[in-house]
Amino acid sequence: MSQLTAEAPTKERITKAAVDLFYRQGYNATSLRQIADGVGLQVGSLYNHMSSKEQLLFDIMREVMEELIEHTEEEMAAAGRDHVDQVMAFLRASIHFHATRQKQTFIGNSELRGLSPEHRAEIVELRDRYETILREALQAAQDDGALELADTQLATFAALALCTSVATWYRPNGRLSLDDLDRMLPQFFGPLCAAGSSR
Amino acid sequence: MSQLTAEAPTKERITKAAVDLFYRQGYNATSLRQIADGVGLQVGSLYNHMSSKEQLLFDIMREVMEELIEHTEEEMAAAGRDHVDQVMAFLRASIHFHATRQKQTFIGNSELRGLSPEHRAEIVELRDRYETILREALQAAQDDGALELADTQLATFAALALCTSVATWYRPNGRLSLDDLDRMLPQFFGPLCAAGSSR
DNA sequence: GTCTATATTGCGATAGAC
DNA sequence: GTCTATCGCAATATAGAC
Repeated sequence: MSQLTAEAPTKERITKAAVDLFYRQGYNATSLRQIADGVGLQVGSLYNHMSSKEQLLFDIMREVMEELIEHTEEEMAAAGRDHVDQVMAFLRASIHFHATRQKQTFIGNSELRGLSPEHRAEIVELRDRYETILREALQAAQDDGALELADTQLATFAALALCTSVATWYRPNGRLSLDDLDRMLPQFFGPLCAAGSSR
Repeated sequence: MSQLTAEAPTKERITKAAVDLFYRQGYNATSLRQIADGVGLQVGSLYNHMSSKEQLLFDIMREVMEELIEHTEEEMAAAGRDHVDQVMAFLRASIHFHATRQKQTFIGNSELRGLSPEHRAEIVELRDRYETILREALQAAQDDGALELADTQLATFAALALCTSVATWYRPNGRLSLDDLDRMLPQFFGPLCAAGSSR
C-alpha cells in the first residue's frame, strides 16, 4: 500500500496536506496557499498536480467513500450468510473505518456543500449505496424473523449516525481501544439484534 | 415570543437570513452580500446591527445552545425525581429540539471552527455543560441500580450523536411524525433503560 | 515540474452624504 | 438607519521563464 522510497509522490503529499487542513479548518476556510506551504511548494505549482481546489476535495471524498464501501462489503462477505451476522459485520467495519480514517471520513461527512452540483451528485450516490447496504441487511434480518424493528429506515439512520460519530470523538490513544468498542457494540446496538443470533 | 407588528426588527431579519444561508451553504461560503440581499439591504447597512460576521455567527450559536440547555432542563425537572425518567426526558427533549430547530442546531454542531478562539471557548463550555447533564443523569441511574452501562462516557457520546443526527434527517412533513419518534425512542435507547423502570 | 509574476474577482469592513 | 463608494486584502487560477 505505501511506498518504500524516501519521498512520496507530490500528488500524494498535496492530498495529505489538504486532508489535514480540511479536517482542522474546513474546506472553505483553507486556502491553496496553506496547502502549498504544507507541501513546501508555491501556489502555482499545485496546478501541475490538480485542476482545481474543488477537484481536490472531490478526489478526497470519492476515495474515502469508495474505500468505505469496499471495506464494509468485504467484512460482510466474510461474515457468512446469516443476516444478523452481516448487520453486525457492517457495524463493526463501519466503526473501525471511522476510527482509523477519522480525518477523511469527517471530511466526507461534512464538506458535501463544497462540491459542484455534478460532483455532489456523485458523492450522494455513493452515500446512498452505502446506506442501502445497511438498510437491506436490516430488512433481510427482519424477513428472517431474527430481528424486529419498529422502523427500518429509522434504524438505518440511527446506526449510521452512531458509526459516523466515531470519527468525531474516538481518540487513538484514548481510554477506549478499538477492541473495547467491539466488545461494547452489542450493548449499543442491542435493539438491533435483540431477537438475534450467533454474535 | 413573536411580534404582532407587521415587520420584525431588522436585527431579527438579518439573523433569520443568516441562519438560512449558513445552514444551506455553510458559514465560510456565505457572504455578507448574500445576507444583505436576503434582507433587502446594502452590505454596509448590516453594520448598523452587528459588529462583524463572526459576531453574527457567535450570537446564533450561543442562543441555540442556551435555549437547548434551558429547554432540556425544564423537561427533566418536569419528569420528576426518578433518574431513568430524567434520562428519557433528556432524550425526548433533545430529539424534539433538534427536530424543530434543525437549521440552528445544525449550525451549532458544524460551525465551531468559524469562531474566534474566545468565542469558541464559550460555545465549547456550553456544549460541555449539556453533555454533563446527560452523563450525570446516566451515572445517577446506574448508581440507583436501574441501569447498567458498559461505559457511561461512551453511552453519552452515542446518545448525543443520535439526538444530533435528528437535525440532519428529520423532515417536518415526512413519513415520521414527532410522536412517532417518541414512541420508537425506547427501542433505540433500549440498552439505556433495559434494566429500567417506569417509562 | 517549479518558479515568479500577475490577472481577476470577491471578500469583510469603513467613511461620509443624506 | 440606509445609501453609495471605496479601501485593503486575500482568494483561485493562469502565463511564461527557467
